[in-house]
Amino acid sequence: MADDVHPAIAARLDDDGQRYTSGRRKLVEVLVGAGRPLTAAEVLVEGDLAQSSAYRNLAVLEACGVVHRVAGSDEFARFELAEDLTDHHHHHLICTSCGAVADFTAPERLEASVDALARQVAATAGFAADHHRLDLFGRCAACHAADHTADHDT
Amino acid sequence: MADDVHPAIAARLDDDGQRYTSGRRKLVEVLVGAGRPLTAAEVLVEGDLAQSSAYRNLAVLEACGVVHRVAGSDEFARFELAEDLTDHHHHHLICTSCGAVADFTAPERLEASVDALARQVAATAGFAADHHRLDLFGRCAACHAADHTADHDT
DNA sequence: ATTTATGCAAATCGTTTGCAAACCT
DNA sequence: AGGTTTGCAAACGATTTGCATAAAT
Repeated sequence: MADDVHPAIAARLDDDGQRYTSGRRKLVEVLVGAGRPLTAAEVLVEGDLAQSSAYRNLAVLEACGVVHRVAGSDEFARFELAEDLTDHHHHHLICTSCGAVADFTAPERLEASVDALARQVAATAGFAADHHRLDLFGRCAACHAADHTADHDT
Repeated sequence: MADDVHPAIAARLDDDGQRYTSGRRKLVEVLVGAGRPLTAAEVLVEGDLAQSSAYRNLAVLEACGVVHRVAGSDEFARFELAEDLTDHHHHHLICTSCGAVADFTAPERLEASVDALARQVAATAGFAADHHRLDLFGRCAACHAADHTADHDT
């Protein structure tokens, strides 16, 4: 279902005078396969290309609007396909324990409220908002389970 | 008005077996004075203490819940006083051009919606959310003005 | 043939850490 | 004194970059 992102990506790269090389395609496929934001290290392992190429190509893909950089709670940058290439706008669940980042979709009603807020801020603060970030921080299911296991010692 | 944060901070540090040294007080005062998240570099300049002390004390203050780390769109970590020491919960306007981060407050109604969302996610995804981040990205007033100036050449 | 992408290894830069002197209690 | 904090300089680690080779047009 999400395999025909490639033509769109090729076009987007071409618009920017960039080639859709095999290395870049590999990066994209890793990201498509993951379905969640990946760290550079994760991309490196799964994509098996040189570290420098991974970083360089992620930068190119980001500049062309193919890939989006996600800031989590740890020191690692994470990357995912741009929202307009996949299904839709989404947000992140960020685990403050293990750093994992997962996607989730917010109700349309909430998105509408945030958009209204953006317009209001633009008007009052002279800030031209063009997108937003709405993330939840907490403990993922896995870390939550680990907590309970650890509690047995208490 | 916001100068009596010190007793609360001292107490919070004390609870953690930490001292409220002059260096730490200086950091806090710089952050109070700024009224917006500051990078480590900004704190260093205004607080004039050793780089290592600044980072170390920011880490201590963060661990004690006095200072909160804010991720912007650039590579610099930013720090601000914890929300429960200042007035209230707020969000950030992040300039994608110069990286500046400013505070703003969202309508109560929106916060309520986000909280409801958090509860819903907790229930469906097994994710225990404890706080959220709602930030707007765009161009700040200054960068916006600079754009217009540059447009004169067009 | 010429331009662009790749891989390796070295450099970069924000941040962290080891250690000895200064500080507080 | 006993433990903590400080400042300096060196270390660290994720990311970036220089340069020579390989690939694409």
